[in-house]
Amino acid sequence: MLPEVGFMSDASQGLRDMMARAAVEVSLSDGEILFEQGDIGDSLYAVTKGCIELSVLSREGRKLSLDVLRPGHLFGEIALFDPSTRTAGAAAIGETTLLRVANADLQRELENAPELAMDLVRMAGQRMRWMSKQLSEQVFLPIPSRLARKILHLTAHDEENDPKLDMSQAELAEFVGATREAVSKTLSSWESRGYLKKRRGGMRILDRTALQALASLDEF
Amino acid sequence: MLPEVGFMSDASQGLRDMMARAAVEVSLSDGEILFEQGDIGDSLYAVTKGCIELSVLSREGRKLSLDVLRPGHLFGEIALFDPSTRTAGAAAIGETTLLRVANADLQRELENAPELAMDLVRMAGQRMRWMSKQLSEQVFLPIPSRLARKILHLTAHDEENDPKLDMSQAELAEFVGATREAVSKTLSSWESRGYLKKRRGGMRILDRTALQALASLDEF
DNA sequence: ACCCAGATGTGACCCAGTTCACAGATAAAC
DNA sequence: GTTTATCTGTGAACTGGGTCACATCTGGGT
Repeated sequence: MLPEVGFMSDASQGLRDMMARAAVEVSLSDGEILFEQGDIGDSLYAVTKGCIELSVLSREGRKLSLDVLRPGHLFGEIALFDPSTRTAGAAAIGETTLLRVANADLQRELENAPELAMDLVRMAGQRMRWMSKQLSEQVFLPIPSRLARKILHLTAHDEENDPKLDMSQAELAEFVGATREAVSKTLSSWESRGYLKKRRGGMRILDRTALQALASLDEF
Repeated sequence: MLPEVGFMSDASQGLRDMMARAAVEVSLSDGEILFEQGDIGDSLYAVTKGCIELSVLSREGRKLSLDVLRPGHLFGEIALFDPSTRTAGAAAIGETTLLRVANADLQRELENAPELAMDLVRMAGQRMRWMSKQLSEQVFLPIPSRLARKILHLTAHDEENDPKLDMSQAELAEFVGATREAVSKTLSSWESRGYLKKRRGGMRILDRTALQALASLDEF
């Protein structure tokens, strides 16, 4: 329940304080589902420990993972102002804890500090930009580029020393909207070119620059 | 500059009043570009006459049209709070006029009526939901379903009497993210089944129900 | 050690959709 | 009426990626 998690640039000090005051802590164990796509939602969350995976899915059960949120990230801003069905599902990866602020509580806070609304909208705007980028990538880029981008994105947090990604090829496939087989074949070809080293359940990135080149084959 | 355009459910009375007060009128001729993807934007717009087409495009020039906005629709809400590069381009279809409110002016209005921020965020939320729906449709649905959906969406405004769509197959293709040829072939097959009647530069919808069935072949 | 489940590698085959290449059709312009 | 530009129709060839069907590998349990 400590406010001193390193909230990223997407939250102002005021917002941080507010969270510290109004939030309730929630704990999830690995794989536990926080909410599903289509649920009615009215709360804002912040990750304090562990990871949250956001994903959308089709009726047939096919899943497209959108992002993995790490400590410091906020999510669910939209539903706060416009409580309605959630556009994505959220599930924990590993033991994770969250801060949660319900709509009603936030409304109260906002009466004292209306400028916080601006912060929230700015964040919503960023999320929106990000979402529309996902859309055009999905439409315009071929699988190898999408894969390279996702790998870079998912390893962006420990860019420097010996970056690695711990995620099975099957999971990775859900992120790029492809099959496990396609991912496997692509990774193999990259490994043979020395861009990365595969491992069971993950990989080590050896040549970030090469991946960046692949990612922007069509710098969309 | 009249406020009495039938703003849709996405704008409250207060918001409407504000627009009437703070907005400036803008006129565009057919095909004129209001802004392009990547421009820095800081204004909110409302369509009062004509149509605005929103689209994103890839470096290679491929275009994906997102929506056509008619009188009463608002757009550009995001950039208002978070002035930054626009995520889509906007161009006029036919002679069109808009109301425009710049960031700075809106900020001033909001100081007097902070509850308007809520309205704007709610609208941003709706746009966000819509966007994420587009994303999953693009990913999960095959071309025929996407095409049926777009046709229904684009003709939703005059649903009742003799619905028709005036748009070349090439344009339509940009909406569904497919080639002109694919659209042509699909439409031909539908015409032979009596769902619609093609014309140069458009079509008449004969059997909306049949299209609805096709649209939800995978009720995503 | 042994077994089993989940993670991977790889090939054969298939198919929706694209690309390419023309052949009408219409409409507006001269 | 002719011309010219823009739509439209349609087939043939190609292809990225999906589907299927296995063969391996690896790491835990017991």
